[in-house]
Amino acid sequence: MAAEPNLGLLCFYPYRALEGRIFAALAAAGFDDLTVAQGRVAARIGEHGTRLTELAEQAQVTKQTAGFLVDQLERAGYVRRVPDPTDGRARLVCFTERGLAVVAVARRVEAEVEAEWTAHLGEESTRALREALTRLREVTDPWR
Amino acid sequence: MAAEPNLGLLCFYPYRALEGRIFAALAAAGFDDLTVAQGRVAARIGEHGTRLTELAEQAQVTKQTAGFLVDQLERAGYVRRVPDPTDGRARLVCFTERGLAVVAVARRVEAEVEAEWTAHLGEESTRALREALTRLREVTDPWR
DNA sequence: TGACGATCGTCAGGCTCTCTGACGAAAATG
DNA sequence: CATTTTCGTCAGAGAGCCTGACGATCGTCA
Repeated sequence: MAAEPNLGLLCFYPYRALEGRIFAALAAAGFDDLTVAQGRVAARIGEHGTRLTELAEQAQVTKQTAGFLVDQLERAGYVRRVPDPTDGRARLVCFTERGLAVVAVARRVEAEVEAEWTAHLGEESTRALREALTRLREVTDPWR
Repeated sequence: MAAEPNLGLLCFYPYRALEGRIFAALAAAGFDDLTVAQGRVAARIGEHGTRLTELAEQAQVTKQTAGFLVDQLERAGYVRRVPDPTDGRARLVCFTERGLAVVAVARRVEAEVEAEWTAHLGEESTRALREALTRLREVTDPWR
């Protein structure tokens, strides 16, 4: 519903471009069974594992949906669920070796793309962009 | 697949926030039968109507998906299809009165949100943000 | 003018994603 | 302990999106 680009829509293009680049690279690296929905949940998994409920909240989907996607990731060997030592009800979703390999590829592409963007915008402008977006996150991201 | 926020992910938060605000406002205004997928297609409709194929390309979905969503929008009275006077094969998807009312609400919310963001970031930083994002679009948006 | 490939849009079928609702198990509360 | 909250799952349904195939129309070139 927009003809003239507003700030929100302008934000959308880089995000979509990065996501596209990451999934293209993953497919090229042989990880061609990953879907975008799975990736958005997997992207929230922390170093020491993350609870399903937390993944659902951060990805803004229901627990059921997050559980469904984690099931798929688990079946494909990217993550596993381990009991949470601090809470008998909960389990922590952790990356497997294969999952960490995916993360490594994604990180590499992120760095590549950022380098390209920096080359296009210039160092100073990129720094300002990152700073503005980081501050904007304070009022647009309910999670941290 | 990211722990430390990269530029692409940082772009995602404002976009998601704006989209959420717009749909909340639309629902509050009585337009509660619109879905996000419909909105993403409708957002690409130009002043004088736009072809289905073009909507599909810009929203990055298949023609079939775009046609399915336009069917829904048409049934709900938001758009209509008129013959393209310059091409007998094509039809132009145009907003109806009801559709234009939705656009008006969306525009108002966009302005509100941008004002809030400007208040948070400051005039100068916002201007720099918009300029950087606009230039970034040159390398991240295949469409214009 | 007529034949050919390209483009516009649709139909059919199936898979993925996401939701609402309800539920047992374990933890926190008091 | 009894109650309430939180964690995760099961079941069912619907929306979204895709691939493949198709008829109709356009543009081009012989």
